[in-house]
Amino acid sequence: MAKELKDLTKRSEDYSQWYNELVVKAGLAEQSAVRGCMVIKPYGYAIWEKMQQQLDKMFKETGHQNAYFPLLIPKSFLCREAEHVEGFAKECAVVTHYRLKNDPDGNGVVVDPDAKLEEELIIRPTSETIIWNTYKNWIQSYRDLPILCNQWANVLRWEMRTRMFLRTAEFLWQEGHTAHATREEAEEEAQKMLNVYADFAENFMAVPVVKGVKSANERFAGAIDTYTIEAMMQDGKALQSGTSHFLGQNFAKAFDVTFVNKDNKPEYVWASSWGVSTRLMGALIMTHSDDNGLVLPPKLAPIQVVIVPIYKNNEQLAEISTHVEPIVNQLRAMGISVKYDNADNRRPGFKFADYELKGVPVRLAIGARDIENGTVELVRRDTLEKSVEKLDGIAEHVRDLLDDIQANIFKKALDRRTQITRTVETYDEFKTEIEKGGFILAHWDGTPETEEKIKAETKATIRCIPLDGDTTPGKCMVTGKPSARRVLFARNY
RNA sequence: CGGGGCGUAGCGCAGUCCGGUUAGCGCACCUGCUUUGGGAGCAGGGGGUCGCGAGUUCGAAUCUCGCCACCCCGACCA
Repeated sequence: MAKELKDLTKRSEDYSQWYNELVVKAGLAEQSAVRGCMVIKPYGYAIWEKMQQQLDKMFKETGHQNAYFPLLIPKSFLCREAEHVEGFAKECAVVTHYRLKNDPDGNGVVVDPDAKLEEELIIRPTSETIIWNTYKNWIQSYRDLPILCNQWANVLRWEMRTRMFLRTAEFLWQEGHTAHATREEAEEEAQKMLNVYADFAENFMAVPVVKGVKSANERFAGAIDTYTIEAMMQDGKALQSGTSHFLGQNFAKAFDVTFVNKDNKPEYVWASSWGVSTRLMGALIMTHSDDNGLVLPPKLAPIQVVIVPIYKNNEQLAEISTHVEPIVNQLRAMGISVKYDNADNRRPGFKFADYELKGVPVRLAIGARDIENGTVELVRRDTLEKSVEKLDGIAEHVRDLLDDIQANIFKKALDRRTQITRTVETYDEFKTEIEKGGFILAHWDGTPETEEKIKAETKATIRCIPLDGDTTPGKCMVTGKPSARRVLFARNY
């Protein structure tokens, strides 16, 4: 299986087919019968669960609580915030009826025309509207603030073109929605959550990201500021991996959410919202995978260590198992997830290839030869290096190796990104360089018109105005007008 | 919605140009034996409205017309 994946990483025109194939063969997901939707299979979901658990922990540590709001949103809610309508109203699924009936002509069931809803319901594309409609009832005084809620949910956006994990019609995500008494506090919240996302991406997913602010063109519909983390995939395209929005008082005004401040004066509430989705799975796959399949960061791998016994008969297997058992126990005591794969319907070679395809960070193989020598064969997934280790102390060695792999794949991804991030001075240079993929830092005059022109001519967009890095002013590469600092361009998913 | 491609067994494909045995191959599946340190070998076996519908013909997977589905590239977007 992995054999067929070989070499495709180098051919960018085939990258998306290679990606699809990997997602299916590694058992992460598959296309569903419903157009644009995806079935997340148990192995894929196990990785998503690891992500969820870690993110949830980080949200709780920053003072947030989970809640749940309805899937269906009255159509009128979406009309309240003008820009929000512009951004989301078009591509939504609409519920118009509430009953089916048997077809009078005997062709199964049909929609009962008598069961038409007075007001249509929208399947949420995002929950700002229904949540702000709810917050209105929760907030009277500054004492009710802040509200720091997060929701784990599914949302639906009727996308024209979909790709598994990167853009599906229905996707899983979390959306945080916070309400604050002051502008400063809401802005701080948006930035705090951006930092949580960046921390998660880099330290758990081992995916390096650029933190920044979106330009007006790329901003979330209804936001004052959209903060983003941008990652770079192996084919040279950027992936927006998480966003955090400072919403100002836009939604409070749209849903008339006010509070009475300490001076007994009414004020509109300040807001933030932030989310990451199953798209992160796509980022994980497209950042680390190689010709043999997935490479998972140890911190998110559902199986961190797999042990494969090599035996000729049941007696040998039993003998090997007595040596494996203490290792399994030691590793588990260290909080490491281990699978001892003693299934005898697959041969060792098959298992080796299969666990590589699935990205299991460390593999141990033990046979009669090892028992005799007191050794074990160890292979690390990131480099595929094979070594023979002493059985004695193997658990400690594996524990340290997992940390090493986590650090190594991050470094590898960071080095690759550094290598394909260039600085250009002229627009001609930009046009040449953008064809090669990767990030490009260039000066821009700050106008939507110039950004539109660049997008139309090169398919590249401003991924973000970075929060860190070089802040030297200069001149726009297109118009020559003053530029406050270089901004980050790329073609993107 | 534009441009390209594809539809034959669970999956991947050949056969179609130039109509003609019982529609074939690989993987997977079932049975048995031998195997097991990098995707096992041999033997036997099961599985098909050839996307759908018309038409041409003695005869259609193959030719003609219509329809449908899916995939890729754009427009849209996390």
